[in-house]
Amino acid sequence: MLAKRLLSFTNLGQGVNVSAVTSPLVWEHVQPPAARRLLTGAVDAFAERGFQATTTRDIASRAGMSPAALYVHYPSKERLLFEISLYGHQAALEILTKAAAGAGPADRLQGMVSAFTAWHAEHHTIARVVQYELAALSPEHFAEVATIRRAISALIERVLADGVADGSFAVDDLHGTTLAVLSLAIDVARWYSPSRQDPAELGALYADLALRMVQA
Amino acid sequence: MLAKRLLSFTNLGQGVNVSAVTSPLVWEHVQPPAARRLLTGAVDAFAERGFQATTTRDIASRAGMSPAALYVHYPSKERLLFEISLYGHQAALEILTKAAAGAGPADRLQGMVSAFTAWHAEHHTIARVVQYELAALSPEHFAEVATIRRAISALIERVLADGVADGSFAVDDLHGTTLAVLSLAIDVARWYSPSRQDPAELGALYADLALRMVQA
DNA sequence: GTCTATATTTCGATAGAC
DNA sequence: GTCTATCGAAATATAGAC
Repeated sequence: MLAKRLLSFTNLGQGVNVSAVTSPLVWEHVQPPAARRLLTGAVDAFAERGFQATTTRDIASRAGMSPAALYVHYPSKERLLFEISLYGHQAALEILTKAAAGAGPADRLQGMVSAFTAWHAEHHTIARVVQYELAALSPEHFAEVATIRRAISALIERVLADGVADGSFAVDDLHGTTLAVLSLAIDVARWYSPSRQDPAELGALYADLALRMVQA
Repeated sequence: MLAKRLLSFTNLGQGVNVSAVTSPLVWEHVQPPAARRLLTGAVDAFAERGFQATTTRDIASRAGMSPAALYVHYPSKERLLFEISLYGHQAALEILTKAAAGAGPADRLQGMVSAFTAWHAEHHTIARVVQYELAALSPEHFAEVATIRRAISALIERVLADGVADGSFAVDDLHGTTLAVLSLAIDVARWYSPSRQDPAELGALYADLALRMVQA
């Protein structure tokens, strides 16, 4: 009954686990190793089944530990979610900020959408937790990641506004178009599976589509 | 801890309930009224908290009944989800099929994207269950809705292919662009709140964006 | 820091009266 | 067809030994 999450719109298999095990390299800053194993196990479990359907026993088991050992490193299941969500949001913002440093609005938008999209594909397990488990955060923890979300949204809206100002973009509804560009990249976390497409290729496709959406 | 679901990318309030109570008119075919009250209660609960976080007590309470009364009308919580998911998929396919009967590819795509997007906004509670609770279905029930999902995907891919064939569209990656157009509309279910935008206006905006994405 | 064992709560689903 | 009462399972988290 606890089937795995959907992998594509038409779905390529409810029972197929295409979620690669989260690379430990991404979480090198988490110490000690036992805490890191729990965290990467939680990422995989949350991405596969969702936060509510994931048990602490499942997370501990993926880390090769007993259920009780989890509480030595994290005070609760929600705290584990928060650590993942916070780091994921910070990483996504950092990727986008770096890509925002381009020449003209078109170049910047191209770089931002391709990087943001590729991140959602490359780190689709983290991205799923980031984008779809916000409601499971405590109000205080949610408020913290919401700040980062506003910064991400503002970066996209800024480049579109700049493009309109210098005449390279033609956008009627600035806020609506910003949301649409974000949507396109975010929804990748819902359907992406590593076997389908290379993250960089997908990023290039989506950057092209975003440019078409806004270009004069 | 059981906070409500995200409403927009930057989120306008984890604790704010913008989910309008599901209109009973949509479920007129469900009889008797007690079964319908349970079903609409389940739609609202699943959309707000997700399937796993929703208790049968919550659903029964929304229908003004005791927990046990639910099982007179539905054999399990999963069956309730399946009824919602099946009807929602059928309704979305029907909307899209009607809109697919246009003149040229451009007109057809415009009509399909605006209708499909507006449906996801207008019925965003049902759409959330349809798009984000697939993994909670039994394998048999999932297979049934997956058939409908493939039909929906095929309708979009068809109009894009027709547009490429007659020269009105310029699309490099047919499958990838189909997925992107679907993504745009589906992600509406994640962030939409009735106070933000009129469904018809949003549909018009997204139809314009989709046309820009594919036009020669 | 990890284990076994368990306290405590809550859930999906059922029994049986009316 | 709805109720009260409850069963049995499973969950989060804790206690205490090592």
